[in-house]
Amino acid sequence: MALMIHNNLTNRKEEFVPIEPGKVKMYVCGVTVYDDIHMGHARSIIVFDVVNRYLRYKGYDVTFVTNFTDVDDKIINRANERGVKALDLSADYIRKYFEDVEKLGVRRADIYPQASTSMPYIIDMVKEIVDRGYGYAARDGSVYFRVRKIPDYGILSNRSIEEMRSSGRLEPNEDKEDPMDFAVWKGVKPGEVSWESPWGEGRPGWHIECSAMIRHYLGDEIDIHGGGNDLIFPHHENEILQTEACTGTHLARYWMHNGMLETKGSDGKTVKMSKSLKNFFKVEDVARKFDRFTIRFYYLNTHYSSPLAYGEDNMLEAQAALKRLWNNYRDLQACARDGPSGNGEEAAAAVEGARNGFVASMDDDFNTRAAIEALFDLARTTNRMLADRTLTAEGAKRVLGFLEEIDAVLGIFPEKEEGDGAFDDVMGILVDLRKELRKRKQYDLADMIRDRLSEAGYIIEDSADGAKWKKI
RNA sequence: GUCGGGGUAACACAGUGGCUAUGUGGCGGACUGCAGAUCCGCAUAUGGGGGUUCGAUUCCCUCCCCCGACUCCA
Repeated sequence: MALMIHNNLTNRKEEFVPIEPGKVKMYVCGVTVYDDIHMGHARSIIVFDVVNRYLRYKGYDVTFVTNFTDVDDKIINRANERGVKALDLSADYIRKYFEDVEKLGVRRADIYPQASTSMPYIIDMVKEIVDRGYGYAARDGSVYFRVRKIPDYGILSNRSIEEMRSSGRLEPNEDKEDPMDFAVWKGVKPGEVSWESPWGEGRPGWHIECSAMIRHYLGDEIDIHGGGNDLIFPHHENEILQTEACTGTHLARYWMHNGMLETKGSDGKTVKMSKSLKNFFKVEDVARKFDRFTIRFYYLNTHYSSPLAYGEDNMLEAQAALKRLWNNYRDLQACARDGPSGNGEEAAAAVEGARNGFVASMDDDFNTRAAIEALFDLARTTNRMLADRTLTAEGAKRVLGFLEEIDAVLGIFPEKEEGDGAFDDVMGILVDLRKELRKRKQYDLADMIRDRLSEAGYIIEDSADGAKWKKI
């Protein structure tokens, strides 16, 4: 099956064909590290984590790069407010980022470049832009990009220069040849971190770091470039210009953008979650209430490109839905341990159907929502088999094997635990003991054992033909 | 204003030119000493108006509403 990706460059769903067969170079815009990450960032991080994981599931050799913007106005301002060095502040938030991302069950990217440590590549690229006539130095030591020199301007966001001029939002700037031009290098101002450059002391413009890092770490042209859809303009548009000025390529073959996370305001309307509106939920706070599996499930239960309104009710609903999958998972584990023996063939069709559903959905522009539906179908089917007692231990193992296989992509099932034969034997004795007590109608004792085990983290579920136990 | 994305049952959220998804919640059954889990069944839907079609929720046009981008932003 072919993987299809909705490419924002063409606004069409296209078959994914990597530049180099079997290999994928992917870059996703990371965060500006001047504060803790919030649930909106978490969405982007988890979405592209799953893209990364699915590409690997498909057998691609993926190089995944995501950056930290650690040189920026907001960082400098906040550092000055707090009386600390800008790079110390950003270093703290980078450390915090990894702590938070840990709570989201995210697989690490291969490389996490930072603007501050990529300065040689950035300066080289600015130099090349100037040398090729696409950039010019202004009196204040800044370097601006000649937007009009690249006819492709607007290719990603479907804008024309004329439209933008007529929007009337451009402020004239005497240093610029054209008000549309943007800074690739900013001359230093008092109280700012800066680096030496051919244009004097200064620091990079916002867009240049991504172009430079991509070029240095991944090459002139990459397969997938991702980020939030709020970055399409101007950030990604300008990245394209900068790279095109140097290499003549479009920078990336496929552009993917996740939808914004929103919250419901007091007026009932939804609004984008953002730091400036102060309507965000920090990852660390949400992670105190909900585990990584629930948070991931919540995001993956919607297509990545759709807008999504966050609310605690929605998280609770995700928790309830995921519990259904987990109950089934635990029951399968119990069956794999204590179920009847056989060859496991009875589970083959269900597993095959689920795998086909999963792969077909994920191949269709990473439709995790539809993929999850395949999992619910599988759960219903296997629950029925468990109730019928037609599922054997071997069959249950097959299903579990499949779930572990696809969980390498989704990351929504609990970590696999090593079985302990001796412990299982002891639990078996307790289950038998309760069976005998129940037969003698000594329910108070039977219930006491059940309650105590429950307190200890083990659930016993009685049914007509015996009991089963599982860890919570 | 320009560009992009949406409007689906109580809620959340998918897919599809005819077979009507999935989950949460609700209702009714089954199972059951109780608890829990599970199974079976039921109900409620495709923003408004046109058009194409034998047939549209799905395609086209138009209108309305919502969100985002155009300023830092995942």
